[in-house]
Amino acid sequence: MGRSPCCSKEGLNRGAWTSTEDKLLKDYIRVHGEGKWRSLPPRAGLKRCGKSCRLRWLNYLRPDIKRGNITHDEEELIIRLHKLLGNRWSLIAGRLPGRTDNEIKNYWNTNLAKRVGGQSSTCTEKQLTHQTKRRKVLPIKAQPQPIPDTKSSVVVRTKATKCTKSFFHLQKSEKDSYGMCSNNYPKPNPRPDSDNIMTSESSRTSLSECKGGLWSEPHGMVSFSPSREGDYSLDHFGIDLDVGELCLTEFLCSDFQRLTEESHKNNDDNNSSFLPCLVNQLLFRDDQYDTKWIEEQCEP
DNA sequence: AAAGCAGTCAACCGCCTCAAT
DNA sequence: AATTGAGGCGGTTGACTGCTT
Repeated sequence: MGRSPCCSKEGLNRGAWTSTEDKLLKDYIRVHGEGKWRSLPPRAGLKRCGKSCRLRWLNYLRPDIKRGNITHDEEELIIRLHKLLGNRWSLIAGRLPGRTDNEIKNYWNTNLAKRVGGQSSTCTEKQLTHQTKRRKVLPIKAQPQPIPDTKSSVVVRTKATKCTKSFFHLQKSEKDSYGMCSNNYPKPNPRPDSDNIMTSESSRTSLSECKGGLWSEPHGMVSFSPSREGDYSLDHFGIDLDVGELCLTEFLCSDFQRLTEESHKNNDDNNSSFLPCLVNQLLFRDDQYDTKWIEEQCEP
């Protein structure tokens, strides 16, 4: 049992769009704007399903669509974001201006999924068999780079409305870890012994002792502040994401550029934008921070 | 030259979410 | 609180193109 079709399919055109149809759609949206997709086709004189019109506009006709090959930088970003978000193509596309979710999804399935190997849940068994059979030398501009161990990475399902806690693992020295913080931060305390490494169940109880606070600031940013000196020296630390209305999706969709600038400006020991800086590093900078999402707790 | 294979990507399908009623 | 419908999303399909044999 599914929902009834969004519109009657009788008498509607299907398949590839013609230039005439494209023009009709563009002209209509230019005058009336986007939205009201279901009522758009008859108004625009199109014999198409409203959903089809929406898709055509979003994936092809929008003026801000970026054409051309995915660049190496974009590819790197897609890989990072996919590691973090999974098959949340629209979210990934949201971080790549001018690219559509459909385009990124296609690019992933035709290029990147092969390299990542079995990570993509998009591929069905049939598809994987198909792809394996059809595989030949990769037409990659740059040499395929080894993808970080993804089995140890847990995809963040941002669909969850309330993501309460996430655990990071920093494979960094104390010095480097300290370096990620605000310049004025005090030197971290000695690294705790391995018994303090927080993993799985036991870590939850110790969270409150070693984490700082994460909160949404008035300007919509998110900040992390250590609750005490030396917290950054932990190999693992947890971040409490249970911050009221704020959810991880909002955080990931926030303005990372601003966040980074803010964290650089901030010289206050008690109020560093540490977490945005960290996430920015994870998503946009380099590979030096090999971070795992060890665990997340999401309320259903 | 032609047939078959491999790869790409636009478009469709069906389910989900959420706001309006 | 329950229902409905529009919009949105991810998975999948199939037409098309280019390459290989």
